[in-house]
Amino acid sequence: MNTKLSTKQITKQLHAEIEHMKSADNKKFATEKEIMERFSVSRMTARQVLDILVTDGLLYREKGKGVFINKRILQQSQYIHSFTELMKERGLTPSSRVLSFKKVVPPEIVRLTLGMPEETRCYCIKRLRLANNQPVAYEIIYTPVELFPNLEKYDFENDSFYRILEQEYLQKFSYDKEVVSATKVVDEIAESLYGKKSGVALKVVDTLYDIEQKPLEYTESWYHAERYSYVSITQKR
Amino acid sequence: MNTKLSTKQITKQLHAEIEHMKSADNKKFATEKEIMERFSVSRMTARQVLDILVTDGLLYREKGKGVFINKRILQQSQYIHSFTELMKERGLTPSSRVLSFKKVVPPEIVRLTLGMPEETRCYCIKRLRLANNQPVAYEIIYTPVELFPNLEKYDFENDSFYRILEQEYLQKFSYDKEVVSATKVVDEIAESLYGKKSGVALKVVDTLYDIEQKPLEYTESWYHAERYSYVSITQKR
DNA sequence: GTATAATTATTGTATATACAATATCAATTT
DNA sequence: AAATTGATATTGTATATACAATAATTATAC
Repeated sequence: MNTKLSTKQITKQLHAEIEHMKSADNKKFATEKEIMERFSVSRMTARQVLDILVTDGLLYREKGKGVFINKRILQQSQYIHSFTELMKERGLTPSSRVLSFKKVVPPEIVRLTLGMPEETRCYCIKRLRLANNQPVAYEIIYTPVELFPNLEKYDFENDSFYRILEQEYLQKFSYDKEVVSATKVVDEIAESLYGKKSGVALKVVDTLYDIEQKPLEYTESWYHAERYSYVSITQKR
Repeated sequence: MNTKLSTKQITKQLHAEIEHMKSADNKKFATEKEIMERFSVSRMTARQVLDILVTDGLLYREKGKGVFINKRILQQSQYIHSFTELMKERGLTPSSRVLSFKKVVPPEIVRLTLGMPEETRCYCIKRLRLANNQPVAYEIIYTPVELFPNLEKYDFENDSFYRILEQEYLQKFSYDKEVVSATKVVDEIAESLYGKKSGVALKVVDTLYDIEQKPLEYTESWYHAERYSYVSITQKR
């Protein structure tokens, strides 16, 4: 079989190839012509593939010169916001402990953010997240029962919440908003993270939206100040 | 004169139009055909314009339907990382106080991050950043003297560091990496932010790179925990 | 009236072509 | 030897065309 590859397939393949070229920092990657010939596609298709890889931050173009690898950026994938994948990327073994799993009437800030009518209920999942068996984050997920019915049948100890939404409920995402701040923690959270009555944590409030800008979930996380830092890479067009 | 607009000019114009359509949340924006006819361009050019606006998060496409406005995302521009602009966006009046401006041999972490040879010097600028005259951040900028000679002639009280690099030194940026964590602060920093001997702050370490991935500057900032939070919006393709 | 089919509008993907702008290198001229 | 010119490679911009995939609307059949 010699079925021709689609733009997406070519992009995926080249993406993987770049990821594996670990020591190829700032090296010339390819020319549009090479991509055209290698995959037997037109120049516009080759350009489209390269454009995606440029937008993703893997490559950069220089007029009259060629397309080059943006190696440093690979140290941190830009699109990962799942705890599991982040920890793996940092070479740690992630795990989770479900502290509680309930249906509740949410706090007002959550209800308003998620655009829920009064008195409607949402799932409230509390998890302790660990890396190499050390506590790294205390997390509370809120998501409307109506949106994801029967969520209780999934295993939140060993599964990713994002994966469940994406693959089990076929939910598509559009964007993700995170608000990061420094706070004091007490009681249960301080106890879980530090084993004492109070401490300082990095708080991340995450809201995930679908393609029609409807909020899907609201998650509050408190990260261990010494064991976690939040990394963000912004492309400057 | 009826000179035809370029892709960039059309994009800029539509960008401004979308920004001004404040209450147009989730409304249909345009079809490719309309853009073609309105600006007398080919479909591919119209698509390219819309693609940029989609990548910027202002619009989203739906196959068979059209192109729609992504309104909520406008509440927070994604590409702004300048303190001045961020504060303005939040409706506050920003100002700065230069605490010191020296040439120094940098700490090792800075030297290594900036790829500087041993014993070479860099500028070290300490600023207190305020919003409505209240201290919001204590900031230390490090940048090699070699890269931006005569930096001392600029006014860091009333001018933006980014603007100076961009417009005075014609420096182009590629990307920006920020590492955010929660820390305790003492001495001068605690005193400047909270007026007391110790406190908790949101620490942001920023590294800016040029198009060849060369690091240009290293900035450490400690933000007032109650007066600032870091917001990040990530598009999920 | 309701279900089915056809039509139309719209975005998605792909090809072919042309010329402009920039960078590099070789050939030519001074 | 140095400067200029020209050729070549490469990305940037723009047009024209074709057909596929999806969504909404309209027309038709029952």
